[in-house]
Amino acid sequence: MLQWRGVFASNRLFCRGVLFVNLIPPHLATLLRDAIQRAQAAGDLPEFDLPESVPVQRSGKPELGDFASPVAMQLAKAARRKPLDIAQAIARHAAAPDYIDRVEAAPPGFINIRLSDAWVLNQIEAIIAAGEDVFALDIGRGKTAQVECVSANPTGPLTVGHTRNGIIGSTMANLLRALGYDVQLEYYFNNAGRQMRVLGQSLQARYLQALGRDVPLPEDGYQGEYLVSVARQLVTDHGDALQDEPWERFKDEAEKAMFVWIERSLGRINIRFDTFFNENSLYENGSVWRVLDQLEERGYIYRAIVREGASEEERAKMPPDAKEAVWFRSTALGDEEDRVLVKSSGEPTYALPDIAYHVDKLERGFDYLINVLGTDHIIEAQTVARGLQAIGYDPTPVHVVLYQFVTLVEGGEQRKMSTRRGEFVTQDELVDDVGADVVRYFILARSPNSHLEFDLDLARQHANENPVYYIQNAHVRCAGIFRQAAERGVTDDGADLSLLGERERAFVRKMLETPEVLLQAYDELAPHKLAFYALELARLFHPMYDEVRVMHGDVPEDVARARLRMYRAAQIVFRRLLTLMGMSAPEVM
RNA sequence: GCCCCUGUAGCUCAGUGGAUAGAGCAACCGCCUUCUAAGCGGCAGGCCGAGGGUUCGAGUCCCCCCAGGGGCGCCA
Repeated sequence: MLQWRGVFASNRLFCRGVLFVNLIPPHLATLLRDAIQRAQAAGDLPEFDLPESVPVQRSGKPELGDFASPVAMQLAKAARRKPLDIAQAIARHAAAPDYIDRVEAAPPGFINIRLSDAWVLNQIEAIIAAGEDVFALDIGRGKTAQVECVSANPTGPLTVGHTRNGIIGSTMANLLRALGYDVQLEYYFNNAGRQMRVLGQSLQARYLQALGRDVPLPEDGYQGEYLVSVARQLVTDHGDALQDEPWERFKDEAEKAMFVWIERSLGRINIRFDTFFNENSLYENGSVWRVLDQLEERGYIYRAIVREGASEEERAKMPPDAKEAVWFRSTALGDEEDRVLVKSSGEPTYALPDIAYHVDKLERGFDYLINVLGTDHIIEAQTVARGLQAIGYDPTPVHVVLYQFVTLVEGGEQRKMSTRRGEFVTQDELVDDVGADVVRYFILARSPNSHLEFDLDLARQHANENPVYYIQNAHVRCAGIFRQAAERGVTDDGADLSLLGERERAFVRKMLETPEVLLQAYDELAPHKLAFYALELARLFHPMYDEVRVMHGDVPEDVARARLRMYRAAQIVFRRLLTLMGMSAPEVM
């Protein structure tokens, strides 16, 4: 369970007498803790050590209360009393601030807490007052965070695998901003390796082909059509002037073209990067070699043909003329085997610049770092963490979100993807097919841990029967009400919120869960919680909309005013959630 | 062989060790003189992969099987 204690001292429920929307559970945890102490002081509970933190959760039975705590059941052993008795003692001694209606015990030992109706209704005003930043928390105030994601090398168009990466990363970035962090979204890339050389040579071949020359693609070249179109553009722009240029020139052109594509594709699904970080800069400023030196000074480096402790079998596999590689003694930090940092060719593996890159991130002073990686990079992530540790950096600010692979299914068959062979489903195709919002929601609404099977046929077919529209329609319907209201001159000025009924109250209570959802999504690196919560909220909205009309013959004017006020808050919250998810909040559909 | 992830409604998936396991889609029965029906109401649908254990309490934690995906490079 999420630990509420102590973390949110600065989050307030009241501010200058005005009610304030914020995280409620930490306040309740404190309240119950105080109640336990008071009960002990009064002799209603025996002496025992107070629990580290008092658990408070949303109630599984809303009719019994908004929140519940199972703390009494956990204390039963230490207190040597029946859970229900303990719960009753705690409830009896609980303070009753005015945002709480009642605290009561229920079998088998729950303590149920119900928020006061008046306070809940007043949150409507607080939401409206907060506006588009509603439910912003201050956990990250004054702190900086960085999210690194996508980080695909510019060798081809983005595929749906990259899309999942970007959606997870950008949503986490949005979340961090809502929590008060100053956030930077960064894209890390490599434009120097073998891949890029092959890319340059492939484009060169395509260019010469476009000039009518019979030139083959290089061995292992990039076969995708996309380079043909880049080549065509080069002919349009430069004619045959580039025919004697070296492949490096073509590499530059290819890279430029790929980044234009990549940025445009990402922009279509609302991902905009603040910074692009070139791996090569880590070589240019020497930091790669500095990391190696530091590791060596601390005794984490050795040079050998095979790793220490290698079996005879592994030794035998090495060719007789094999040269030494540089090894990172990561086993000293719990790894299963040592890792190569510099190949026998003298070229570093990816691990080394990756460590240097993370050193750079930490040196830039970020308080909180997120790195979004496919699960195939798990070893890499661990090696980086151990590398940082080895040279004296604390890796705890670095958080890695590992997501399982995306497989695409079309016509009942899996489509295997390869950038090299030019076989892939690009993000653009997907967005063309089903739209940016559907892509974002469909991918976001899955735990990163779940293997994502994207059935293209299903996505196309059900493009209209989608939770996306259900959620967006809630916003649209609010907008519609206000269009009508403006026409008829109905306003929500001076609304008396106490005129709102049970449905509306239940809906407002649900809206007030938002800060908890944001915090949980952040704490667990689980952006999909946002997607599910938005759907839950919409599930409450639509039935209400159906029943709770604003402008209808038999609705008294003062009731209409109150309802309108509530819908104003609802619209703000739906817009907030959609924006956090990187989706649009349309006025009409 | 070793490691990681997954297994929950017909399908796609949620589910903080807490109360009677939930959504969407699909299916079935109804509802448009209404702030747009991309909606609402109703009806179904489950040995939470199997088995053991820990616990006052297990879909959730542990062990062991079974099935699917991924990883175990001097690839990136």
